[in-house]
Amino acid sequence: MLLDAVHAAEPCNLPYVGACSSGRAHETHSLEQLLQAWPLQRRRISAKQYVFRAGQVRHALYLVHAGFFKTAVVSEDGREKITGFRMRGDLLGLDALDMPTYACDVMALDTGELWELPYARLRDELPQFQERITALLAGEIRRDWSWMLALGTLGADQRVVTFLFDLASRFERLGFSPSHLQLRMTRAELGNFLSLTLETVTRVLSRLQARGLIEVAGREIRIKDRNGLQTVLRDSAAYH
Amino acid sequence: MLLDAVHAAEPCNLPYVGACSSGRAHETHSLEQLLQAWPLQRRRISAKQYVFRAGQVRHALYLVHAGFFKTAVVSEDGREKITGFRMRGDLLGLDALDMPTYACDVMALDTGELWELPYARLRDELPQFQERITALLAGEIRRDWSWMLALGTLGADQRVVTFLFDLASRFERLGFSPSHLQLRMTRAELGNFLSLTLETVTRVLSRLQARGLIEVAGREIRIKDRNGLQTVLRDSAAYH
DNA sequence: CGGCTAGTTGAAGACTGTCAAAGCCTGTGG
DNA sequence: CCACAGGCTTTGACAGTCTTCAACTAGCCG
Repeated sequence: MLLDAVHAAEPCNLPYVGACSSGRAHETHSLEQLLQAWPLQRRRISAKQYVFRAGQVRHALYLVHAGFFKTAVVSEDGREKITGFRMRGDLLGLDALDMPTYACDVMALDTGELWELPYARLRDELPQFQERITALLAGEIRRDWSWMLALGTLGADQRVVTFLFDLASRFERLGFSPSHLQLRMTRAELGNFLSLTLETVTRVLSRLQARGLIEVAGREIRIKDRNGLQTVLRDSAAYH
Repeated sequence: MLLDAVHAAEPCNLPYVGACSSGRAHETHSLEQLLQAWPLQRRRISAKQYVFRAGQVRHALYLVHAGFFKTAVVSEDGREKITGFRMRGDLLGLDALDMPTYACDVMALDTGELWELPYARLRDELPQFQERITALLAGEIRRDWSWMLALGTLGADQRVVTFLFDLASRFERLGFSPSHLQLRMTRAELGNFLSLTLETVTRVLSRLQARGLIEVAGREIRIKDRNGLQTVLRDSAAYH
């Protein structure tokens, strides 16, 4: 059913699709197009299952076709850090391209479907594939840096708002409403990603709701005042 | 003169060189070897000069041959975040391989020399080059994730210690003493990278010195008790 | 010498983390 | 069908770490 939500594109697609001029949307569409001729192994996966874990031998590269995933790294002493949330069009396992084993854990947050990419063959037989991979890698680096900037220089409220905007824009690219967000992760996971505690995340959301900027109902969040949220970012953007 | 410090390899090289079994040292040596046959454009640069800045059209990929650099991203509203410190063997500009313009600022922290790599030609004519680039990109992602983990889950003291260990290991790979560190960045830059204020960095260093774990003299730091520092990491490693 | 940058140290305060309790929702089993 | 267990979320009170603000020192160069 959660999967249905992904496929059941909303009628209000047009304005958002038109707005996706830059970035990954185009690239990944091309990627999916490129792969249409290939008979790819598909893998269905359900919530809370691991796609793979750090240290396992690397079998394949996965293209997310449906569902919502989290990637995480874990230290020797058990500290965990979620490095990102992945959705349709994202590639899983890229970070370990040069290694014999995976470098991170990937867990499905709801039911999903993955396409298994035969990296070696695609690289050798599809000329555009290699540069697409390079672009995806470079893009991941820039995105990581962008988050490092946010987490290192913004306060709790601004981190959460930044996250909401980011999620909204990604949803928009996929053809969903950017103002009606259906979160797939727990407060704890969100907090982990933003380097906050789950309580702080909850408090921020409550605070934003109290100001009339958003509407919170569990994992369902509606953005009511986009400009107001922008203000939150500008306002006390200081730190350091 | 600062450059001299880089070239004047210490006599105590042997044990450290022998220890560099894993990771980048091998790769980058290969990279330098690969490039020996090529007539590369060299570019000398002095302290506080920018190699390039975000937004400038991308001319080349640079291989650091000597010197110490910082890479940083800046937000629209002026917040800056240092994403890493680069030294011999590191590549500059990789993160913008798929873009027409650079994505970050790179500033020299002392006198240095860069080798300008003609990416397109190397990619087409040198078969091993492409996969080396891929490996470097993937490695950067893993390193970023590793720092995101550290910054998100460690306290101030542990972040500084982690940084010292990281720096020591990088020095070691280049054939320098891993216990006698010559910092090239200010406390403010170090703090920025670690998401701390410069005062906190200073305080941590003073604290570690008071415990007899290190010896601080401005930017010269000597590691006196490696095990003691390890203990700092384990001790109150908790957060979240 | 004076101005500048970089580093150190102290005191006070803010933001976020910690601990605790209670409410909510879902799925399960009697 | 209802009760209950367990995971997730919310809210409050309090404590702690780190930041902020400020003053002072040290080294460097015109």
